[in-house]
Amino acid sequence: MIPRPQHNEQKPKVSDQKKAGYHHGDLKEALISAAKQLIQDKGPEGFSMAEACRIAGVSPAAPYRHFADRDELVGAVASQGFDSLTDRGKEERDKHPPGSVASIVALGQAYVKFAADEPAIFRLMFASHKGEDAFHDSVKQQGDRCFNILLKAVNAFQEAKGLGTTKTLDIALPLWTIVHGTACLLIDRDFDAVAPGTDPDELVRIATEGFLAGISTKLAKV
Amino acid sequence: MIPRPQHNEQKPKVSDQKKAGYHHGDLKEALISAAKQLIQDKGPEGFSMAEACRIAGVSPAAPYRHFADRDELVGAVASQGFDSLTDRGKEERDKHPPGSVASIVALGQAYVKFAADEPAIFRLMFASHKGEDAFHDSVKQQGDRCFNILLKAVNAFQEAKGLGTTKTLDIALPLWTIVHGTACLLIDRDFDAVAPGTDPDELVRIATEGFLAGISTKLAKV
DNA sequence: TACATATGTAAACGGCATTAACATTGCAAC
DNA sequence: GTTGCAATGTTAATGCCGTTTACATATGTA
Repeated sequence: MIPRPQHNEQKPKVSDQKKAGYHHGDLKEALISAAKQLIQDKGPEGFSMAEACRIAGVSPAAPYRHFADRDELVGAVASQGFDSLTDRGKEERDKHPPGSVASIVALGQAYVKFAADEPAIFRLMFASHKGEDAFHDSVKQQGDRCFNILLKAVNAFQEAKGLGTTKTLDIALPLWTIVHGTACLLIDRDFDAVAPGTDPDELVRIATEGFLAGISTKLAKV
Repeated sequence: MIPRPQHNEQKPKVSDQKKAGYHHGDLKEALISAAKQLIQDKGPEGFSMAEACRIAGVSPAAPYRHFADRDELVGAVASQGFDSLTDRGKEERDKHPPGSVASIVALGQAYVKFAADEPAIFRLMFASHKGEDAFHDSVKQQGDRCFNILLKAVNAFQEAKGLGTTKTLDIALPLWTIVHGTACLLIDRDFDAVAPGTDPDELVRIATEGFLAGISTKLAKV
């Protein structure tokens, strides 16, 4: 009935992990792409399976050949989000010397900038509180791997400053809360309402440098 | 305990939830109460208008005499949440001398504890990104008023330590990001996965004291 | 060619938010 | 008290949604 928009004919992109599809071309990726766009436009709640199907030019039952349910499709978008966040973080970090405060600040700023650029995707990535679902666990693990980047940076910082490396978590965890809190407040509340003209990058820098200075003093004393 | 007394002036004294006739005694409060319970049990998304009606013993169309739509009912729950958060913060703050670091730490710990106790409600309070809706704006204003408590505490701290009061926001905002980030990570991620045995109170204390120490040093130098 | 499998469709189910038309109640003016 | 109106409920309907079941078709391979 509905003529299918076959972008099957031209496939300039390299297929990711799966070989090309049978009927549609690559419905799985098409659905993820549609879902991503919808979520970006209308928020995680505004997205609907049915609308993604319409965009992909496919019947409402088709997605269930590729995803168990709505959550799994949304999870796939979240997963790609973590990939993107990880890449961005590494890229910014590498612009500064290892072990430097600047590299840690850059990591945090990249984190916050990602949230500002893709607020809906960012919300998604941290909105998986289902727990029992295996897929969500895999997304969470991705998040944990992301945190490891910060852990390593902090470790390098401690070695560079001669602060020892036993309490790395006591430094990294507060730093994570700082940038995560900044990111969340930036997209959920409006900083301008309470602090007009706040620059998120500056906020991250002040908070990060402030905390690292405090910790360094304390560790050096003992 | 019960906010928004605006429309309640000429109500008969119906303290109990009674549904003894065609007209429900206080359906508005009953619906808010049902919504709150459902949200606490099943999360903000698990809540449905229809189920709240079932609990209140009322037809699915009844809520629309009291709320414009689902969002407005959910907003009422969020509003009560901010009242509760504000109360908790003041209560903990007052256990410590004004201007002390301990009072600021206590404020943050109350914030995080509220999130841990009522994760679904807390998510709700910071999930209103609709913007154009007037009701959500009122909820946001409540949040801003909540922030003022922290502002005052920081101001007192600055005066007590002789740090001047011009850059209060530069201190209060990072502190907010610390506790908000801690709260969000605590309920959305699992700290144990990345840092087993983390005590949220300790995390808040370390981060807050660390940051305040760093800022104090910096401000004292200049 | 024939078949198993992967992938798609159509139709149906129940649930949801919301609205429109109608019913009942309570209050206030007469 | 009676009457009328506003507030507050109900029933029924609309149109979405997610998901499942049964069926249809394309594809790679034997």
